[in-house]
Amino acid sequence: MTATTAARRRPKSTTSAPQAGAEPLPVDPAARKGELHQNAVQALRTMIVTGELAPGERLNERELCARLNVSRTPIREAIKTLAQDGLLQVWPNRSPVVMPLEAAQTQSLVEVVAAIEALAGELCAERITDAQVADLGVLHYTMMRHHAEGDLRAYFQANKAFHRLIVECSGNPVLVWVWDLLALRVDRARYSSNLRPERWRQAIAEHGQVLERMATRDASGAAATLRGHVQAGLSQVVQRLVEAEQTATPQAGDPLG
Amino acid sequence: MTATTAARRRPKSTTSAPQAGAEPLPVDPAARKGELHQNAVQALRTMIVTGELAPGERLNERELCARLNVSRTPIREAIKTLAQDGLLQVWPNRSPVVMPLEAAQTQSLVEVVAAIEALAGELCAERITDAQVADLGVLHYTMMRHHAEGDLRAYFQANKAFHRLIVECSGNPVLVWVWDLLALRVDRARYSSNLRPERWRQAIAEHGQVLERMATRDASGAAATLRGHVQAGLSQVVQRLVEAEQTATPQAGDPLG
DNA sequence: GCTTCAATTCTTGCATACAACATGCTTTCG
DNA sequence: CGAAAGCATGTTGTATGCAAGAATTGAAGC
Repeated sequence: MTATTAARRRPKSTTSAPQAGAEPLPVDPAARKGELHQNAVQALRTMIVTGELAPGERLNERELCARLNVSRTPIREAIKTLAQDGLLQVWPNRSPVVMPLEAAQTQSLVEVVAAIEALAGELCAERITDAQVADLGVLHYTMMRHHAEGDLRAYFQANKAFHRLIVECSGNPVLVWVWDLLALRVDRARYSSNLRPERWRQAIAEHGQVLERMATRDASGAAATLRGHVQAGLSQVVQRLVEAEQTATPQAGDPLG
Repeated sequence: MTATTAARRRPKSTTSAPQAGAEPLPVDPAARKGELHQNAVQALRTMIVTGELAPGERLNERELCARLNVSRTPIREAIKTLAQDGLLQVWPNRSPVVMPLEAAQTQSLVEVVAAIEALAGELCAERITDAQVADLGVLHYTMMRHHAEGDLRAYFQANKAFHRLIVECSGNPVLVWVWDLLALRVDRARYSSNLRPERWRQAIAEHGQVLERMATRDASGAAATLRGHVQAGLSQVVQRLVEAEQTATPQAGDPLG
């Protein structure tokens, strides 16, 4: 009835927030109406973040069409979106290439994310509500449970939710936007390496400290703790990438053939 | 495979870096071959940043086609790119809308940009070369000349180059990427308000301080100075937006009719 | 045998046609 | 006279066709 009209002008809450959640890889056939493009973005994002599409790999539009079962138009639009995300490199008249995943680039990423999360922590501590502190606590203990069960995948998911909640509680939409963009790259780097047991334990301890800083509204403490947490956690990822590069590329001067 | 294959792929240095430089508005007819899409992005970016396309305005694809003299395909791809830049809002089956320019949003932007430039300043001071310090000096005095001549437009351009050089000298490509994205919004906000003479003078003085911190490799000093500089400069822009909003929207409860 | 050039094949860039959806207006019923 | 439903119009979403550019293969020349 009347509700129809009101309900009609309701965007489907698509677009806007880039997120690399887990999803069945091919485009959902049920959602194959309107916004085929957006589905392609989601599917390709996931494929790139998880490494199903390897760094440096060249993508063929027609292949992707067959894979996602759509025509070239939405695929091409999705490619443009992902290029803007920094997940694809595109040049005129050339196949798009999955952005290489290099240690140096990831080290740069760490510096930026550390600064961003420090800012988020500072603002969050100033503005967070009691209810939000509680939500943060729930996520913290959820992570502890996943740790106890050794469920790394679930831990990562809760970990991301924990950090994103802090960013959200900063009350700064631009910060959320930037963080979401950076999170794509962070997730990608994470997927490429495992988490060592020792670091895992330490990360949880640091989360506990962050939670306490938030509960006591210690802005500068929250900022510093988060900065260190991010640096420590992602440094291990970078270290793994460095090792991988040294193994794969013995030398630039390449001796034997 | 062989090294030949790797060396062959040399892009034309297009794409990648978003920049909202000054450009004749319609698509350059001379460049109307290959990458019509990219030209459309540039043209639309400029139109949005300069305010030729007003905040909140709904865009009609066919109109844009006529305006830029291209078909819908490149226009649509450009729209997806600009949506990812945060310059357009897009919903399924609806016309894209130029992102509103709100004071609150811009205040959030200031917080983020201040943190980003502080980080850039810190890293820059640690890594900058003498030659780059000299380049920075050239830009500083160029700005002083533009100030003396009262050429605001040229000043803005040099100002942007000054800040971007600092970001580049940070040696952090991710930071450059994020800064370029944020710069689009900053430019847009700047275009909406003028620069007061007093603030203009002060900005130049602050640039001089930044230059000195870089020359002496004072990392923490550079970070602090840049943070303050950004906050002071953009706060005026925000203030203008607040005034504009209060003028345009007397009250939410709107009394008399 | 290696390099270089040319022709073929493939891929991307753009334009257009068609379908689905939203919007606005008219009409009809209460 | 007002509201709601249905129709007409316009806009966006997707698929496809064609042209221009790139990659590959093969042959010719050194």
